[in-house]
Amino acid sequence: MMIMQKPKGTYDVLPRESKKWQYLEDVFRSVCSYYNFKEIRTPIFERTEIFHRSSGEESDIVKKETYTFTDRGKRSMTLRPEGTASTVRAFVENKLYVDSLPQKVYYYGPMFRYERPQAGRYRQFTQFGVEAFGAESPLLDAEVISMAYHIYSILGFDQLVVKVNTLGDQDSRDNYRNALVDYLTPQKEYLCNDCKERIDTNPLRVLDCKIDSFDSPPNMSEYRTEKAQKFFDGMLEYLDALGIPYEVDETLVRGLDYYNHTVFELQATIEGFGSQNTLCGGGRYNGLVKEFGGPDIPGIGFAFGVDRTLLALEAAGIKLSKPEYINCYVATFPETRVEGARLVDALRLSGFITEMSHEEKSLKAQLKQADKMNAEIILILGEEEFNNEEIIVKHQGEQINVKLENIIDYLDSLNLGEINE
RNA sequence: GCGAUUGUGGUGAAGUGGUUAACACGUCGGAUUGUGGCUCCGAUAUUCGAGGGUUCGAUUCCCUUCAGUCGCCCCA
Repeated sequence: MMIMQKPKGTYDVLPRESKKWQYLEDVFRSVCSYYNFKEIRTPIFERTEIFHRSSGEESDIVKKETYTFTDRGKRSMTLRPEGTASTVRAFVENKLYVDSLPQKVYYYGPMFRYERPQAGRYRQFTQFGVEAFGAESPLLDAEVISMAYHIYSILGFDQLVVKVNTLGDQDSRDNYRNALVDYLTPQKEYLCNDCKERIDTNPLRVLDCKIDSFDSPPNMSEYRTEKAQKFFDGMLEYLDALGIPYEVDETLVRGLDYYNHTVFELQATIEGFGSQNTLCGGGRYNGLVKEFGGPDIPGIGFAFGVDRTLLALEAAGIKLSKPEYINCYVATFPETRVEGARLVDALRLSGFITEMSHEEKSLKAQLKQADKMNAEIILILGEEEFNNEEIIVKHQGEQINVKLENIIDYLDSLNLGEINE
């Protein structure tokens, strides 16, 4: 086996593509600043219980997808599979709730899930996410959805659909859960083994089962409390007002236990795009902060798949990165290499992206290299010119001699870089 | 966890049970002394993912393994 290879399901972001990542990250950060979300950075691993408690012992993430290890102090640690649990933990631990609410934060970084890799799914992947604590208002739900939606608008991507649903409040869920258990119990013996367990642990997920199917399971919306319905309707009203196109999808339930009320996903609708088309998913998690030992403060957030978004943008033919280029290439001769190195350094400190050859080559080879690098201007430091304290400047096919002492001012006057921005 | 499929140089790829593994791109160098593109010339795989087996002989056949890709499940 070849040892020098990356772990399964990971990827390298190579120099030729890192600009795209930086650009996306810039868009996230600027949108966050408009919506007044502040960054929070938490560890990429936590005590295992943090994730088990929040996501639910029976969730797929906890049951088969976590990267869990025992550290040297015999503590069970887990690489974070998602961002909300760590954020809530930090929110509670640092008592951020004593400040005025709502508190709005965002995070950006790697997440880890042990899965079979495929298009748009990796074991280490990157998420950008936001969490807003402390306002139980449908306006906040709409604001968060709008935020996710607008990121795509800014990127110029419109081949997506916003799906929304509500799981209702605790009473709605309890009502529905009871109805579901009553419905399922009589037919328990016909269910698959997983579902037999799920009736006790998490009956909602029985409906998700792809093995068992049901004729007429209870309808979630009938068990929704009036209050929960009103909250959902209010949220939709705001979405309408904000001009966010959406579809209500009653089957949208999502995999984590902590959600209630609003849940939503943004899905890519590009034809032929892989099956991993959920670009962004989120929802409300009232009660989670309390469960982590904080006050009973509501929360809502979303997680945004950065790698998937990059794939979607590529599939849609949207170009994020501009061609690579440099401002100046300094060509030298053996006699002027030392002076050339000093000049290169001076140009760099003046803000010009500058290169020279690191080994002695013919002038022709240096000019070719300058072309490869898309140099905007080429400076040739010839021996004769140097003796006259001058340098040759080639710019857009023209060539003139400039006094060395004036070179920075001259380059400033050319406004280099502007055509590339 | 299950299923399908693939694995030849930096990249895209052709190929065959048996002397030197096409071709294209890329990269580098050169085409008379210090001028870029194009063109032309030259250099770029002791080796066909790894390990084992069959065979006189395997990159080509078989097994195992690793990795990639795609799908199921689930999700970002």
